Amino acid sequence: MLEITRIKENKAEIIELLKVRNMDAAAQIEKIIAVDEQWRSNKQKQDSLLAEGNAIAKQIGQLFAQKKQEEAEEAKKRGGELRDEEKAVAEVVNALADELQNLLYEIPNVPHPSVPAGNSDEDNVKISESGQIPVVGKNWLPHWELAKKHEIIDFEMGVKVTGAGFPFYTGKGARLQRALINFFLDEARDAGYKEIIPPFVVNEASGYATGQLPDKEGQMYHDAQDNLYLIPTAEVPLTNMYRNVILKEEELPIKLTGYTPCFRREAGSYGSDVRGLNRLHQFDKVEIVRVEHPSQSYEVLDQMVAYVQGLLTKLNLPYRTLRLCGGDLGFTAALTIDLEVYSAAQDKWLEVSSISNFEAYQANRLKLRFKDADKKKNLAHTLNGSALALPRILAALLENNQTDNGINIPEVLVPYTGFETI
RNA sequence: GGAUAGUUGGCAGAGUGGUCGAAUGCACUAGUCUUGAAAACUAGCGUACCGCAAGGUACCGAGAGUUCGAAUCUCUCACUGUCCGCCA
Repeated sequence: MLEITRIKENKAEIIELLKVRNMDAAAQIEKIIAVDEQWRSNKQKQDSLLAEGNAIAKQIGQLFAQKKQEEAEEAKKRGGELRDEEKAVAEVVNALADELQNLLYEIPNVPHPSVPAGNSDEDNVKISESGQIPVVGKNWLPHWELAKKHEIIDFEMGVKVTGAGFPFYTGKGARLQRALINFFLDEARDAGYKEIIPPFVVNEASGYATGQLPDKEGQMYHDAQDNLYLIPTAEVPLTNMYRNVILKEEELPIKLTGYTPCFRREAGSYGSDVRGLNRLHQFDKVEIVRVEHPSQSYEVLDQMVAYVQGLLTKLNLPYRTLRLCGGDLGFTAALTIDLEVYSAAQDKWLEVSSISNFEAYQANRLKLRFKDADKKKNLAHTLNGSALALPRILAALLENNQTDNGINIPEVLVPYTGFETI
């Protein structure tokens, strides 16, 4: 969430930038400032009541020690009154604090000035495009047909055992999946990221800290019995490792990578978007996460984009790079770069990576700070990106590399798969 | 799942109703001494919030309660250790 001091000091600018999200936050911002003002004055009142009460309580102790019973009784009466008074004020203070908290939770991150205006993914701005778009052959099949033909993914079995969106990978399909995971992890390690295997389930506090809650409540699988959530991305457990942490400045930057399955309910999705591997309830992803000094974070974002572009180049997949518009920007992100891969047979660009700078928005919820040389505490910046999401990579690989003699595995993956064609 | 013990500052560990935000030791920071280091000595050393400041408030696992006053008493919950059971 945004820092209240930032809201107060940059009110006009924040309202202006939030318009890029098609959001008129003016009324909410005013409300926040008003509630904060009220909270402050009530809090001061409460503090002084408590101070007085503490002083009297101390006095009573001394009076008893001096055997001054009557005076002590008198003071007790006054103490009782103060307590009642304080209780009443405390209720107001707590209510205001709750209200303020909830209001702040409802304000999304302020978009970076470079975020273009727009309503939907159609308004995202293309930055670049690379790689050779394959010429589609006569008998080319979409990946779901290929999967069936070569018996590498079993969607029906998934429906039988679990439900739609939970496919089985079988035989060479499973091995290719594992190969991709290992390839991505090895690449990340070589780029200096520390590998983590986190829990795939997180508690409520973690969900709030990275911003999935309350914004995406309905999008996560929830175990009500233990109040735990299946992770929608490794971002949640990896970033939450640093919840409530004060780092030394020299510990920055933190570079983490992790493979996890990701679980998403995807309520409200439909149509050709969900065909085959295009959108699943469970999918595999390797994520990269960084904790950075605020002065570095945008430079780092560029590095991360370049890194992921490098992966796609190695896999020989045509891709394009997009700057997300305000309407498509995630709730907690200040700037997001998407990478889309061209999947030839279905003639679609598929999002395979989303790389975001959250600036201090997550860090403020996480209470993730670092101490600078003057021992001053500052919020760190957090960033993350997919590197990469597997199913759509798989879809594009299958579709783009199909030949009359089977599907060719990209050279870089062969050491991992142990086979060259499917 | 059953029984039992516990949860105090970076760590260890005192503290069972009133000068306790909390002894002491270790660690850490700065200084003295030293050619340098170690040792010794001296001082400092939690977090958050309010306030221009002086200062104030809160925090001893979490929440509620008793009391003029709670780390200390009561209740609820969470977590950890140990033993038993079950199990990868």
